[in-house]
Amino acid sequence: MSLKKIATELGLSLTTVSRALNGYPEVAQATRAAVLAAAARLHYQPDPGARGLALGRGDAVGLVFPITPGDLGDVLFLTVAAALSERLEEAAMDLLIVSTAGDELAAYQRAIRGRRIRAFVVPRTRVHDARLALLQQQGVPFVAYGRSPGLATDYAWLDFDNERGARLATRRLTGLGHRRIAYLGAPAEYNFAALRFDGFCAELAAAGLAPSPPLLLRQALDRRSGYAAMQQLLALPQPPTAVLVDNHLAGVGAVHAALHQGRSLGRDLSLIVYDGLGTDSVIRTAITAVQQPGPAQIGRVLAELTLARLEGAPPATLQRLHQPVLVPGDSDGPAA
DNA sequence: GAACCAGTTACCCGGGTGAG
DNA sequence: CTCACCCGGGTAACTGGTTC
Repeated sequence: MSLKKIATELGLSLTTVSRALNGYPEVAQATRAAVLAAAARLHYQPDPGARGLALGRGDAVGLVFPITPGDLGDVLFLTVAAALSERLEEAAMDLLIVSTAGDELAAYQRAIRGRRIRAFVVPRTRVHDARLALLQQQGVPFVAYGRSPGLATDYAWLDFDNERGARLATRRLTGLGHRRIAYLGAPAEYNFAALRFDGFCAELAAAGLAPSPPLLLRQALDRRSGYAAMQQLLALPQPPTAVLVDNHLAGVGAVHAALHQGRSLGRDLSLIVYDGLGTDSVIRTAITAVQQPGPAQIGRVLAELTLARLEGAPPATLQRLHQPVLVPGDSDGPAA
C-alpha cells in the first residue's frame, strides 16, 4: 500500500495525504482524520527507501559489529542492543546491525554510502579509533560507546569510569593480602582495556606493588583466549594467587580454565571479573565482579544520546560517565 | 488581502531500458 | 557503446482557489 493508492482512494493529492500523515498544519481536521482512517484501514506503512530518497537521509541508527559465533552468546551486548532498539522504535527509527567479518572500516564506508543510516553507535572504542575519525571527517553523527582519547574534537559518548572500576577490584585483592596479582585482559588498543589496566597498575602502586610482566596477559577478548590465558597463568612456576579479568567474555573462559584445573575459586585462586559472567552463566560460584549497572538502561541512554545528536545537540553536551560498582561474590578470598 | 487548505511540480538517486 | 530518459514512493517549495 502506497501513499499514491491512499490518495487515489480518497480523491486527494499525494501531497495532502503525505502532509496529513506527517502532522503538517496545512491540512483540515476532517481531511486529516479521513487520511488517518484510510491509512489504518489499508494498513499503510511508508516505504523507508522512498522516504530516504526524498529526504536524502535514512531512518536507521547503525551499529557495526564484528559478529563472531561467540558474540551471539554475549547477553550483555544483546541486552544493550535490545534496549537501544526499543527506544529507537519509539522514535520511529530502526536499529540496523551491520555485521562484518573482515574490514570494519570498509563496513562503515559501505553503510554511509548506502544512506539508510543517519547515525552510528560505535561500540568498543579504541585508543586511536579510525572509525570515529572517519565518521567525524564525513560529518556523520555518532555516539561512541566508550571514549577515545585520540580524537581531536568533541564527540558524543557514554562510558564507565573504567580506571576506577579496575582500582576497586584491585584494591579489594590487595586488601585481601594478595601480592601476586595477574591481569588478564583485552588488547591494549581498546580504550576500556587501556584504562582498566591503568587503574590496575595505579592501585598496585598504591599498595607498594609493581606489575610483574609474566602475570600480564593482554590478548583475551573472547572465551577461548580467556581460557588459554588462564591456563598459561596457572602453568607458571609461580602462578598468581589472584587474577583480575578485564572483560566478561574472557572471564567465562578464565573461570572454566581455573575450574578445569581443579582450582577452588575464592580458596586457592581469587578471581574478579569485570562485568561478571552474565545472567546466563552456568557457573555456580557467585563471581566477584565490577558491574556496570543496568545494561538495559545503558541501551536507552545510548538511544537518547543518539536522538539528541540527530536533533542537533552539540556533542560536548552529550557525554555521560557512569560509575561502576563492585559486587562481592564468593570467587575471591584472603591470600594463602 | 490574509488565512486556510489543497494541488502542481521538481527533485531525491541509482539502475534499467531503449534509442541513436 | 553512449546517453537520455524513466521508474519507484515520498517530500518540499511553490502556486492557486475559497472564504471571510
